[in-house]
Amino acid sequence: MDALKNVITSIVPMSDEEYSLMLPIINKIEVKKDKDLLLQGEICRHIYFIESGFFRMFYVDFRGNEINSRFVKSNDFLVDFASFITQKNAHYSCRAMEDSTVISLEYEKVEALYNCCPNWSKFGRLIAESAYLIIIERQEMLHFQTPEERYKTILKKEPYLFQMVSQNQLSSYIGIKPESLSRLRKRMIGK
Amino acid sequence: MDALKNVITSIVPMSDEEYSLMLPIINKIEVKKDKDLLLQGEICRHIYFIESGFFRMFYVDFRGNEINSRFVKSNDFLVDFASFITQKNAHYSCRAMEDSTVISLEYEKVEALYNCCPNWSKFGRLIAESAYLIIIERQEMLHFQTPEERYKTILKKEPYLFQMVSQNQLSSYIGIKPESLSRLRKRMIGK
DNA sequence: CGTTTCATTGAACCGGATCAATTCTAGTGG
DNA sequence: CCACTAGAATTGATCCGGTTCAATGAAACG
Repeated sequence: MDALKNVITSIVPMSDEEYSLMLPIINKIEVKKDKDLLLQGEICRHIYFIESGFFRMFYVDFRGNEINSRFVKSNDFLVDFASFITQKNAHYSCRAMEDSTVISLEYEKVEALYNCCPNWSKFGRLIAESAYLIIIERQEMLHFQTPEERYKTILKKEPYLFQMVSQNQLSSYIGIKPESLSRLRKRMIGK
Repeated sequence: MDALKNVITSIVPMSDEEYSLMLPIINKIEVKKDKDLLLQGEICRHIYFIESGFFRMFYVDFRGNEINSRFVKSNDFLVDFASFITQKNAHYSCRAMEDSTVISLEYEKVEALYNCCPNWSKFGRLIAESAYLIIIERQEMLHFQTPEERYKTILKKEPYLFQMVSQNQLSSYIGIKPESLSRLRKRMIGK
C-alpha cells in the first residue's frame, strides 16, 4: 500500500489527510496468471495499480491476430485509459502474465475524488498528461522509426522486456512478425 | 472570439464570470502563410486556438525528412502538447499553410488559470484527456493498420484533408512515400 | 518421456523505398 | 493570351525487408 502512496504523492504532493480520502474506495485483488482484468469490448470500469506482477495489454484485430500494445509492471497503473475516461468499449484486453496483486479503483469513485478537492483534481490532470506522454512516445516510435530502430529503442528504454517477455510476444509490440524479429536479431548481431 | 468561448464551454460548462477569467491572458495573432508558430527543438510556450487558417505539425528526422504528424484547422487547438506540459524541447514545428488568425495563451498564465478555480482545473484535465484520445487513435492506426487501411480511415474520418493538402504532404501523414501513395491510389481505383 | 511452446531457418512472394524520368498543373511574367 | 517555370503527380525499374507458409531444432513443463 505504501508503494501506491509513494507514486501518488510523487505526482501531486498532498497531506496525509487529503491522501486518505482515497483509502475508502480502494480494493485489493489477487489475479492468477493468464486471467484477464479487462476484455476488449467491455467498458473499463476500474483503474488498477499493480503492487506485484506483470500484465500485457493487447488488441485482437479483425484477422484474429493478438497485437501487444503495452506491458505493465509493478508500481504502475494498468487501465485502458481511453475506455476509462469515455466509459466506452475498451480496445484492449489486460492479461496477467504472472500471479499478481493489484489495487483497484472504480470509475465513479475516482470521478468523485477528482471533484472533492484541488489536489485530487490536479492529480486527475497530471495522470492524463502522463498517459499522454507515454502514448505520444509510442506513436512517434511507430511513425518515425523503422522496425530495427524500434527494436534498438526498446532495448534501450525497456530492457527488462527482453527478460520477461518471449520474442513471440515482443514482436507484435515492435510491430512485426516473430519470424521477422528473429531475422532482425540475426542481422544485428553482425553489427 | 465567440468560437473560442463555444469550444471551451462545450468542454466545461461555466459561468460568464468564470470564463472571463481567461480573457485578460489572451492575445490575437495574425500568421502569414509559410510562417512557423513553433520550431522543433524550441520549447512550446503557448497554446494556440485557430480562429481561421490551417496548420501542419511536422517532425524532421535525422535523415532530414519532413514527416507530417497532424493537420490542424480552425476552431481547434494548436500545440505541441508534450512540449507544452513538460516545458521541454518540442519534437514538432507548426507551420501555417495559409494566412491564419490565432489566439494565443501563454504557459504560465494557463497554469495559473488551472489553479484559480475548480472549473478551469477540470478544463485542464479534460483538455489533456481529449489530447490523449486523439493521440491514441493515431497510435492505434499506425500500429494496427496497413498503409492502405490507414488511407481508407483518413478518407473516412478526415476527408477534408484530401481537399486541402497535396499528396506529397499527405503521404508522410499516412506513413509512406509520395510515390507509394500514388500507386496505392491507383491500386484502389480498381476496387 | 513426450508434448507443447518458442525460436530459427528456408523459399517464395509482396508492397513500400529508392532513384530517375516523364507528364501534368498552376502560377508567373512577357 | 501564350510561353515558361516550378511544384505535384505519375510511371518505370530495381532493391530490400517484412510476410507467409512450412519445416526443423531447442527448450520448458507436465
